[in-house]
Amino acid sequence: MNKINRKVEYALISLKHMRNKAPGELTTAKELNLLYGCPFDVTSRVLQTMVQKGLLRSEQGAHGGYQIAKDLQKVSFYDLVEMILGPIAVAKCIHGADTGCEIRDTCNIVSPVQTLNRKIAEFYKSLSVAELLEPRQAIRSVISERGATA
Amino acid sequence: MNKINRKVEYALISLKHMRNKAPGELTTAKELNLLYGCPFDVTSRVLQTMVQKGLLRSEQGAHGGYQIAKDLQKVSFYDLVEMILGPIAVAKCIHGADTGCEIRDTCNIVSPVQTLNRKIAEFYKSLSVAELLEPRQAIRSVISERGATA
DNA sequence: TTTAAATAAGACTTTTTTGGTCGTATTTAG
DNA sequence: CTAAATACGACCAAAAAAGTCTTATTTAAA
Repeated sequence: MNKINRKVEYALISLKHMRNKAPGELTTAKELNLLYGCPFDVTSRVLQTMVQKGLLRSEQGAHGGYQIAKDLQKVSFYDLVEMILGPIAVAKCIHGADTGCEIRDTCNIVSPVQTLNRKIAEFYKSLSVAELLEPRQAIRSVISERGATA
Repeated sequence: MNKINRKVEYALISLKHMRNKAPGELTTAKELNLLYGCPFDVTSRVLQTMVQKGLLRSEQGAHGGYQIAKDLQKVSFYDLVEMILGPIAVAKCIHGADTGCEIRDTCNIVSPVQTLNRKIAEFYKSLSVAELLEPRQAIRSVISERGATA
């Protein structure tokens, strides 16, 4: 019913890893598996999905692998989740989709979940993938609260 | 693994319903079941949880029922989800909790999911339950975009 | 004082989703 | 030709979610 799961986590870990590589340098699924324990098969399929959606570029064959193909500052978390898990609806409305309700997108007479989904979608759109991969934002703010130098 | 599910939906629907009643007027689980199709048992248990957490007040016996006991503007969506589903972690870190990692709260070297959880928690805290129950915010903004009078 | 209607709560079952595996094909460097 | 990699479909197992069943308790009212 909901969204954000292991696949998304593997995607984020993979992207973070690739981000720290020199431009053009490739990353293999095996590498991600060994370094972070991401299951090979699952991770592979996530990477392949990202290739299909144009977020990654792949090279096949021996010495093949994946690399980032887009500017991650311009890719929202919403985009990422959607490409991996499909259309985002954090919670399904019990009067929703499958019952053929037509005013579903704007209806929130019955279920406030419509409103919730909209708000969450907005939030996800406002969050760039690059932002999520930044290390230690929280720590930095804690340190600055203590008055230490960055 | 994640959060926000039917239980939360039933909670929101129930709260919305009770909100439209005169002060002191009670709502029964049966009523919610008949009006909105929320399964009686599940809804009952959600309501009981909200009673335990002080968000609702209940009266037992014949003519009993539930009513809202707190100002919903002061209850965040985070509070609501937490009381119904427990501590919020939209996605578990594969190097997280159960493996006994101690710097987990601040660590995001390996998994950006830590960062993500923190950001989502902040967002949920900034969202009041009252806000979610407001009807038709989106519509209103669409109308104002069209230049119509509110 | 009995009955009916309601909350309260535990145990259980079913269904759905998620996570992971297996097998095979294809591509490509060496 | 072989080894190492992506690509992809089908399948299985485990976990989570959703719902049901049962019983106890409370209380208004007949």
